[in-house]
Amino acid sequence: MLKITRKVEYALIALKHMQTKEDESLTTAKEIAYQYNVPQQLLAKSLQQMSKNHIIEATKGINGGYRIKANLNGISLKDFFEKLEGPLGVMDCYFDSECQISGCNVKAPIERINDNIRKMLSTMTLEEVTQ
Amino acid sequence: MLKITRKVEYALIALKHMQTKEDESLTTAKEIAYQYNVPQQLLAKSLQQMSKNHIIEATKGINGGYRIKANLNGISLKDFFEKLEGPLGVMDCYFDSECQISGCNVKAPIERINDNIRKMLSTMTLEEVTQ
DNA sequence: GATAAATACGATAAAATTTATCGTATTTAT
DNA sequence: ATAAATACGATAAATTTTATCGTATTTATC
Ligand code: FES
Ligand code: FES
Repeated sequence: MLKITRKVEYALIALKHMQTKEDESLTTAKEIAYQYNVPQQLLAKSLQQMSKNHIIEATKGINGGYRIKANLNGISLKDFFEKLEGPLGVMDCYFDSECQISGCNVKAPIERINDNIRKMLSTMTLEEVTQ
Repeated sequence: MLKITRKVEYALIALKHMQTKEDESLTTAKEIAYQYNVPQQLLAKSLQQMSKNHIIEATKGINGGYRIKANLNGISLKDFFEKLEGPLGVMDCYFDSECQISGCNVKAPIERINDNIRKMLSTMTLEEVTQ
């Protein structure tokens, strides 16, 4: 319950790793995978998704790699999570579909919990987490 | 990611349902299961766990059932979740074991996220959710 | 131009977790 | 005794998460 996925953790590890390097240098998926002993292909997917979302930028080709592109202070943790995993809901009822439970009497309360979690995650920035 | 389980939702549904009834009356698992079309045996386990934790009290035997026992205002959502699901951590590294990722560089940041989620859930009470 | 090393990405397999069911024991009012 | 309820361990089914596979594309270097 309330778990952060590996996909997100791998992304955070990569960001934090890149932040400790000089601005100009590129980092490869292989390098990170080796250093933290993490599955490279899976890590690569987190990197690709961050690239798609302009958090980092990718350089292809033989001397390629990734570097941080965005201002991490401008990205809330809520936005970051949603970029990687889609809309953030503690119950799937809101985005995906309607309630599966007929006449569910706790939809509103659960929505309130959800709002509070989202609100909290909106106050934390990526920079704050990776700094 | 960050999902509330059925086990917890069934518990909330049951609490909310019982709150709308007169104080003295008992509610059976069957009654709730039927009304919300929810698997009775599974719901029963949520009820049993709440009973163990003195949130509700159970009466056995042919005219048995459950009724609310605790003051729901005195129970935070954090405590409630932990009574049902054990220690609340967005990553299993803290309670279960050590980090599986060698030299994980985001343990402290993730712990910070975790603290904030727990802090937030400490400010919400069960009463607030079921009222 | 061939090669090597990197990103990109869809498809699939494996593992883990969540959800549900089964079977049986116990309690208690009638 | 019986019926209707809680209690609970064991197991099965379903779903989700995690990991791997295979292939395509890009690009610096020789
Ligand atoms: S089934 Fe949608 S909130 Fe309960
Ligand atoms: S593996 Fe424990 S926080 Fe990263």
